[in-house]
Amino acid sequence: MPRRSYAQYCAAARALDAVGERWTLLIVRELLAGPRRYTDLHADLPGVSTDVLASRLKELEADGLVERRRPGRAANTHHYELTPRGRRLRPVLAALAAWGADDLGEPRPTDAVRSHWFALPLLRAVRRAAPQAAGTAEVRLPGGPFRLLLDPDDPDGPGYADGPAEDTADRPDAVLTLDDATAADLAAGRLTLGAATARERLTVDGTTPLAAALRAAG
Amino acid sequence: MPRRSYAQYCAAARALDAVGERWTLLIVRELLAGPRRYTDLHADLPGVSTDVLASRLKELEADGLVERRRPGRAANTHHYELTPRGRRLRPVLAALAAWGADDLGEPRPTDAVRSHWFALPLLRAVRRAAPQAAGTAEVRLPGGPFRLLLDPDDPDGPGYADGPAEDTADRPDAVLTLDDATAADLAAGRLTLGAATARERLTVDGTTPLAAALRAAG
DNA sequence: CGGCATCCGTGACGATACTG
DNA sequence: CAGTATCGTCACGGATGCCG
Repeated sequence: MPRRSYAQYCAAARALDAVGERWTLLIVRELLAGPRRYTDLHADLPGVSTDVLASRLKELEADGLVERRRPGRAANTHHYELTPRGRRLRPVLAALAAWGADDLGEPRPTDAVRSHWFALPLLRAVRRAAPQAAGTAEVRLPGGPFRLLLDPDDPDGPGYADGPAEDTADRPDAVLTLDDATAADLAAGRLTLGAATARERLTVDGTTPLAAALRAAG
Repeated sequence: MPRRSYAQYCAAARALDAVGERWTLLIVRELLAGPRRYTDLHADLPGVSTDVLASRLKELEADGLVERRRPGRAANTHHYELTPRGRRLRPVLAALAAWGADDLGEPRPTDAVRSHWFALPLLRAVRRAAPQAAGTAEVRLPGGPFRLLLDPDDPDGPGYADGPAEDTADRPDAVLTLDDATAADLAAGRLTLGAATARERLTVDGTTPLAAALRAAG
């Protein structure tokens, strides 16, 4: 028996058949930052029950959006990772985040917060302020760092990734340091990159063209 | 008591709090084509139960995404219509439709079909083939016509509307005539606008620059 | 007739406990 | 660590009824 479907010959309805169930797109959001273990997913999706998470991951795997892989040879742990088709959902998450940012407001007392949840909005804020910026920008937030992968020629490319840039081949071209409140203001559009820099709520470090461009951005 | 929320300080999660429930985004899809009565919505959303439709519409109204209005003075019927904020969800539907078109395939025997469900994919196909096209293109499908509102300067503008262009002020600059199978092939990316025209599966009528541009499109 | 509200059976969801 | 098992609750889908 197939999963519950809208049974409509409509591209949007088909997409919702695949990713419209509760929690599914938030799982994709987590995996957009990079491969994750089951326990990590469970920790960064507060409120999801274990059985729902397991069943969503199975559905995503059956639909070819997620792959289960064992990272090392002898490890009995494994990672969940987006397939190319799964990664193509980033524009959907980006559109949702852009719309939702309009009245994001302040965090409510009951709201969970994770640093990488700011990645999509910050990517948008940076692109808006410096449309031609290219390279890797490491974002340092109190809760942990991530990287924005800026490529003006490929707006639907990888976009961002988790963690610091440790690999020498992937050394960041610029480092942005800010706090959660500034990230929230940037995400909600209450602040532009240039204004945040001018008010010293955000610092841009680096000697590359990207760093210069981000410092000069309005 | 508020509705069930993900309780995450994340723009995408907030968006899903508002429009992530079953049927909600499909209701928005219907209203993107223009105002609708309750019964019309129910007819074009096969499978939705009456109480769910009524409750979704109330939620959308409470969230400021939909307005209830009485069209005429003495009519006891009323229309549901998107607010500006509701209309800003079109990029979300467009992203979902673009992703879902990848494996839209052929209609299944159980699939419902409505002409205006092709509007978002056709808008994308036309924009891809003729990025600079501007004006109103009436699309004539066997199930009924609708209009694509092309404005290269405002990709997130109205986009499309229901029905023929009756208003003289809104007379179409071009008329596209095709059948459902051609629309499906265009939506799924199996066919480009130019190829459809070349194979005479689609005709472009009109003497305006827009009509000429659509005929010349690759 | 359009616009719901009510009732009811089923399945999805959420919390907790338990297992390989 | 990575799930499965169990169970109570709630949301959903279908049918029917009410009311202007």
